[in-house]
Amino acid sequence: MTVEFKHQTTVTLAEVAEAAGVGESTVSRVLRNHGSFSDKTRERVMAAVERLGYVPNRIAGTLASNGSRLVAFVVPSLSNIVFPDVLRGASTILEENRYQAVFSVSDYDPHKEEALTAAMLAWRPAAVMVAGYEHTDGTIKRLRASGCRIVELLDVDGDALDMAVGFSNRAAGRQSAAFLLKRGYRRIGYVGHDLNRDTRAGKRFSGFCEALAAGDATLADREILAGASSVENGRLGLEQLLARSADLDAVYFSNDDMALGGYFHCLARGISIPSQLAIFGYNGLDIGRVTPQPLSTIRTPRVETGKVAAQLVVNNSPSQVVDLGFELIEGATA
Amino acid sequence: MTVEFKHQTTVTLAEVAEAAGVGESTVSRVLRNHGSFSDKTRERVMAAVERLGYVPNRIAGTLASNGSRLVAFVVPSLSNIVFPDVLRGASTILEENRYQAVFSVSDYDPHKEEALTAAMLAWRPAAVMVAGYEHTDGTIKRLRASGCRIVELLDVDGDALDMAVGFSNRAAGRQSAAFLLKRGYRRIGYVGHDLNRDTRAGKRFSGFCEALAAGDATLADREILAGASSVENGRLGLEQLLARSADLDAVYFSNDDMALGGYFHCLARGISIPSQLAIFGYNGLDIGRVTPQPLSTIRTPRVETGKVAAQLVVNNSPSQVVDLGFELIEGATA
DNA sequence: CTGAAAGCGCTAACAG
DNA sequence: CTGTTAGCGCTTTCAG
Repeated sequence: MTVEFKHQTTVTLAEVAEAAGVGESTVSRVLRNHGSFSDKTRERVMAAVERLGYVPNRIAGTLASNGSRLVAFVVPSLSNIVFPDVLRGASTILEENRYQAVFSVSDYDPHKEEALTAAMLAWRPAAVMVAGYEHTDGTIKRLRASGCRIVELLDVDGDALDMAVGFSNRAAGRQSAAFLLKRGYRRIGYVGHDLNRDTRAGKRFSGFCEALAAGDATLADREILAGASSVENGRLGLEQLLARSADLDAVYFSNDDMALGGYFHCLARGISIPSQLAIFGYNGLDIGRVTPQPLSTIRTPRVETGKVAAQLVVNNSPSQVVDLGFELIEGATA
Repeated sequence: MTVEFKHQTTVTLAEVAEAAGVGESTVSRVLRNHGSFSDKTRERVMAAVERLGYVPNRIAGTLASNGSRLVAFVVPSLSNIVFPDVLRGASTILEENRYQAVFSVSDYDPHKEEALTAAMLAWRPAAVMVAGYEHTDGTIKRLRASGCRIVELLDVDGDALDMAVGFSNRAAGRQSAAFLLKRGYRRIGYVGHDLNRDTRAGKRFSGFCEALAAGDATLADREILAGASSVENGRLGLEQLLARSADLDAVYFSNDDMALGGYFHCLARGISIPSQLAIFGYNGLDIGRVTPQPLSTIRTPRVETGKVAAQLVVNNSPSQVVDLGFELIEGATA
């Protein structure tokens, strides 16, 4: 099939106006259902729109009205289900309100985040959604200067630039440690991924250590893997950790992907869970509920975070921090 | 913290021009690095840009130049990692080329896809990316009329509207059946999710049955679950299937999420794999490589699909279909 | 209830 | 190499 792809002449509002025998502003009013016009006018306009196959140009509309309905997301990763969940939640709300979601991926790199944020701002979005509170000065400066709404997602441990929606990672870490201590575990290890980049995982880890200390315990050993979290790294990490510290009775993982890897390692090696080794994760992924033993973890409201964040933007709400909390899932692996 | 959020006065290109003591078009040329200008002019412009904190307005630029760098994605789902993988692949290429990705989620609903596509078109994107070939007449009509590039993703079994990037789902289904037959399985069942909505899964299934027939075999039984694919549905589906047909020696799943559920069911029930029951999936998710027994499946190039699709758009390539193929992973579950 | 006219901020000829 | 001048397609006063 060969098709011509030079920009084909598109129908404009002016042509609709002419075809309907009314003024341009009338067409505009009818289409946006704003201002007043007679039923008869309305019908004539809609007929012309239909007949000509008119598609309004939102680029032009945005420029003229100086108010965009684009919402920009700069997410650190799309490699696990966490941010897709947030996007999915947000998109349901945005779509209902004729907003459009725009995104880019920073790979957990703060400088890339700055560059992408700057690029996003050129589209004059109504709001920019970013992950967490840790940003370069440049990102913060640009965001502030832009005058658009800012929502920081999935964290509430810090000072919001404008709005924030999420939960406390530090508290999640603390609660995880408290749970393990209550269960009687004492030789506790940690398997995590790059904490400098994923600062929320870092906060969970420090909350975890904090609560251990409060319970007169300390972390027995830890294994930090370079790079992103993954099931594979979790499995590898646990293997390496146990090679050094065979006597651990529980391991806290930086998230469920990592924890599943650890779980698989135990299954493969015949390490019985939780009697020989307990496993605890973070996120509450669906898959963790269906493993032979449900994963002990903390469930986070990711889809809800997206929804609430989007709703705040749509409503043009005042600056605020919304703590959605989380839920500890006892599971069967700890 | 209280901040004012009324639209703050933004710096415009005209102000930069004035501050730099040059004409507007000169600033425009320098900023886009297009056309000619002296080094001295360039420096003065950049200094003014820096001093005023100028952020170009791409909305205005797009309107003036009649050529947008928005790329629209209408994806059926963000609930598993498949489409996030595609988006991630595409976004790397798009970001390198100053394009912006825009998305919405159709929930595998063709009518929602039509509505979302129509809404997208109002932003005058350079291209629209949709999943597969099955669309309503309305979607096709609008897409065609828009004159923008169209890329159909993750399938090559059909006639492309313009461009398509993916692989043959039908061939994947056939190859899966051939593999199971070659391995000697004969009492083969199927566990799948809603095939009317996920037409690519439907094509795999029909390819699978086709190859069974070619090998003088037939499907022994099937269990189709309503709703989306999930690990939970996979586990449930296998349980129900085995309740009816305990004598199956292999089960083909609609994708890896479903297959993992089946795998977990077997682990939980002490059904030994693959001697008692073989399991075969589709997608080649990373997690399937790390389970105690690696999952037998077909690996699809999802990230690559996104990259190639984006590159075709960036290059404004002629209409074409790119078949990226797939790879059968023998694994250890079949 | 409706139309005319003035932009929104930028790019793209077109002269110089 | 650079400035001037028209728009891009729409929204928004402001009169009628």
